[in-house]
Amino acid sequence: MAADDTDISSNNFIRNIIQDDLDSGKHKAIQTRFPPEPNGYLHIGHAKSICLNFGVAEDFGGQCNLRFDDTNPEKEEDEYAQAIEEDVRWLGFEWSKLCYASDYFEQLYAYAIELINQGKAYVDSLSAEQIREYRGSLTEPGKASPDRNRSIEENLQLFANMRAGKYQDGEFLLRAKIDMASANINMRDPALYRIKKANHQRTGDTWPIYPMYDYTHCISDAIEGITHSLCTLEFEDHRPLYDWVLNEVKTPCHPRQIEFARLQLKYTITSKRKLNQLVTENHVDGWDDPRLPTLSGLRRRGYTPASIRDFCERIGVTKKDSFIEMAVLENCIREDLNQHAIRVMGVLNPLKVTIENYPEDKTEDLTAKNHPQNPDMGTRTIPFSKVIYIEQDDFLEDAPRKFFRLSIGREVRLRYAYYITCTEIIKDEKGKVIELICQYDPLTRGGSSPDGRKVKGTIHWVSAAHAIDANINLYDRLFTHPNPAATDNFIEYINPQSLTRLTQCKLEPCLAEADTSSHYQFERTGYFVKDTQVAALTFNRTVTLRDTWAKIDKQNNQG
RNA sequence: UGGGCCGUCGCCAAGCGGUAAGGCACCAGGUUUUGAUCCUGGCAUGCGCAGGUUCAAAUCCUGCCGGCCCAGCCA
Repeated sequence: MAADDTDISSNNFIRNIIQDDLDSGKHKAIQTRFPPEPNGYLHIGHAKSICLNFGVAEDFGGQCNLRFDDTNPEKEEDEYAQAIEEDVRWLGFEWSKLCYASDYFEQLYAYAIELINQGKAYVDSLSAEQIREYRGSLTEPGKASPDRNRSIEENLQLFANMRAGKYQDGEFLLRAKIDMASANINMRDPALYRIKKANHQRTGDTWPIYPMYDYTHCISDAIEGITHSLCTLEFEDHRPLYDWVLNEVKTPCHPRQIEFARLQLKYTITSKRKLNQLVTENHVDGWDDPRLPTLSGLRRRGYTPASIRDFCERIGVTKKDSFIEMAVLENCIREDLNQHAIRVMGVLNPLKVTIENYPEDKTEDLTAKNHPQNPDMGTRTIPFSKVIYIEQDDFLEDAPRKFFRLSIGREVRLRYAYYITCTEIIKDEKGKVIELICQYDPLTRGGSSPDGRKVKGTIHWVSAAHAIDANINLYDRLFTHPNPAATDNFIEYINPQSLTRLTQCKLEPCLAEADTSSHYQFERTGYFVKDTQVAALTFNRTVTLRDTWAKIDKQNNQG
């Protein structure tokens, strides 16, 4: 029964509109587009739009284009366009057509002449400041430019001269002639073309003038036969202009613009301008810094495409301004990784443990499961010997009753190995515990005892003689403020603890062969992925495991 | 205070006149060689507020209140 397969949770008002348009016969097939400006890297907010546009096309048997909105050469770069293509593909989508607004420059120019000929556009010689003054304010109407009633012939000539490069930047402007008294400021004779003698990434120096977004976007949509033009809320006020242009000019069709709320995530930033600032001022380590919500950063952090797609589905699509909690994103990646990540052992902060009664030169190969719930993932062997490392956090000299780990006189299970009991603590001159002396029970090999005695705690470990050293990066939220973008200076709220670099972490030997596409769960500590940028063996922590003990511990310390 | 949009649980979000889905978070149990996973149960007599229409309203009407966006030759 395929009819009932549609996941109700993924329905939203846009899908409802599209379904209605299909049912009513308004459209036979649907066509969408994802239209980034190549002026920065894609982030999690774009992922929402990508999943929406491509997802809708996919689910309704339509098509989705990737279109670069490249109408402002001063801000755009090919590097960004390349990265955008890579990120969209990585997320798991393939466009039916790769388009560029700049491919339509010639048509756009022709449509502009059409507008001039109809008396619907004019060339203005007012300066930028004057235009601002003439525009009026939110509460006062604007007033007409002296050039507003220039003759069609003169407008045509001036516009031709603009194109011919006869004027300097800012000298003239092509404006739509709409309504200077409109309550909607976007309708007060908006700019259509500005003179900008800049080299364009794709068209080079062929154009000294460039069309504005409002004019370009609607026509580009129409040229591509877009049925539903999905964009974010801030463009709601632009819709009358979108429709005005398409009504005044003879385009193949008239797409419907529908706005939805952009994604906002707590404790981070999703503004290309601000992300750019973090990168250029070196507050972070490039656009792919794992602390950033960029797709390249999330990728390097170890987020999977599937988890991001799942996230985008869970948050929904509405017109309500909202802030999503990080916990939702974290839940998505945990859910994916819990199912797919290989289990291994790695000690982040090593504490040496000598097992006094274990033979000096002996090494044993013990068997460990790669995934406790999925036998298909197989097993591996891990070496065990007299000296091992355990996690510093897994030992407490004065341990509370509920602390199920090592302490003097207490017994714990070494995962897949033996039960050990701590008998002696060795400290340095400052009183810091630097080594533990333990006794093991030879009858508990593999981790269970013939007498069936209960050992509540199980801790991870790594054989000192066999361990490999690695660097590990631990990440925390990038900002200490839930909405850094709303503060006076978001830079001040960068979390000084957002990155913790650990060195000389001890990992089980199999990790020497890790590749950057494998996700691992270091048992009891979190999910990790090998870093792609650093030469030395380095793992990035994607996300921690849920930690009930940390929660209890915190409550105890507070109460 | 011109125009546009939005207000359902701590955070998201279904609902489209017939008596409040779901997810995340949280809380309480159970299983467990990861204090992980998994499982079970709990979590809005209430839908920004106040009136009205109706046998019946989160859904319709009116009026308030609160929030977001717009005065780039950016997108």
